Amino acid sequence: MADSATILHADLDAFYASVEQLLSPSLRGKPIAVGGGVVLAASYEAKAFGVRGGMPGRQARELCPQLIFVGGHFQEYQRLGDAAVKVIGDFTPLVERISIDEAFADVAGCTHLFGSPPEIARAIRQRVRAELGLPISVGVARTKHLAKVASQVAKPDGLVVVDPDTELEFLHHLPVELMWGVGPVTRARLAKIGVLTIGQLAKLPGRSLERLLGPAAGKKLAALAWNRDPREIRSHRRARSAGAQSAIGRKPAEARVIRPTLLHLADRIATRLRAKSRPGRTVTVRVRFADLRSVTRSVTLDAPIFATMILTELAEGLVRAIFADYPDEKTISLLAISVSHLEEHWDLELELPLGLRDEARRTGSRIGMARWAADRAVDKIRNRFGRDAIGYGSAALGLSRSVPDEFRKLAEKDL
DNA sequence: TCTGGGGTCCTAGGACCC
DNA sequence: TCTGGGGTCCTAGGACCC
Repeated sequence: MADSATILHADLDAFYASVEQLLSPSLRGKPIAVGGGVVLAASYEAKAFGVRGGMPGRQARELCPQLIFVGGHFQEYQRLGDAAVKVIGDFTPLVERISIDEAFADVAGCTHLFGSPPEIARAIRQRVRAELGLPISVGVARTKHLAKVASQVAKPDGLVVVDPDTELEFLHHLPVELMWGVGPVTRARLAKIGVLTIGQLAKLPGRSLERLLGPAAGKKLAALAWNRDPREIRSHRRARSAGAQSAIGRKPAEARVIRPTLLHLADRIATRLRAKSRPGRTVTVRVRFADLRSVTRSVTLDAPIFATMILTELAEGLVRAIFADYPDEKTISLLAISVSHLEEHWDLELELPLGLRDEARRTGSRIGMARWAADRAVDKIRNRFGRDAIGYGSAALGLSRSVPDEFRKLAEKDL
């Protein structure tokens, strides 16, 4: 085997719950859940009862009556997640962060300084434990996919090194759902034809796999099953879209509900887009009805936008289009907005976004300009005095939120 | 009182262009 | 028996990831 195993995948165990147990020693060893109405994260002790993230709080309590709910320390999550990734960064600059609690790294270029990849993995685990007090699992392998599978196998608080000579022996006896890209639907489709392990999937003829799952997914899974994974560590990936959504229980599909919610969502998104000078051309809205079916509508503009009111009005128009197509739907349970086709960068100081100029031309007024100026003023005040100092906060709009905005921020990708 | 929130990628059909 | 064909963009829906 020409290549050696130099890819690491590091994954903090039950991250939010572990942080809570770190901050409150009395919670250690106990089943806890971060959240309330909905479980945002569960400790291993709670997972043993079947408690999972995203689960309604009531259902979690039924599964585990002694479950302890704790409010989240969201700033601590951000700080400790950043600190753990920084520990990895002390070994190599080739780090690809996947989320707040998970990252890949390639240590091929730093073994002369810090030892073999398994030694580096042990050092990372030891430092995260000693300096931050958190358990972290690490997988070491020749490819990203295998390193990721290895870290899953290593959990909780473990290290698994996959020798390049025994890759397929390691991989092929594992269940298919450990593969990247196999979720509940694919797992069920494979189970229907008797495929339960990655080895069974690997031996399936490529054609039947593609017929079952589509050409792209079929080819991808076949390659992964033989550990032919070409993906490289990419330390700087730009976001391709930015969005926000809000589950609102069951509410009548009326303007008094829809408009303030869309305004709040548009404000959150547009503020982020302006902060990074990345206006976008495509606006998509999603409406979920009471029975959880959901519908999307989108529009692609000639020029990119990031003004809060323009985004709000486009979103309102798209929602109206949905209800024109579904006149019998009277109750909604979720509204979402997403902006994609983002510009790489728009230099605000040199050029106004075209959307504003077009808008000004189209309406024969300077309303676009005025809106942009208003947005910038609001952004500045918020930068100085905080987000709630001015504007269309959810509190000001009288919205009920199932999830705090601080928690939402943790999932936001850098634009 | 059934089901959070922020993302990525793929597919299929249609419009449009050359 | 019928049909040109390839490329690109847009839209709607869906699977999946953390």
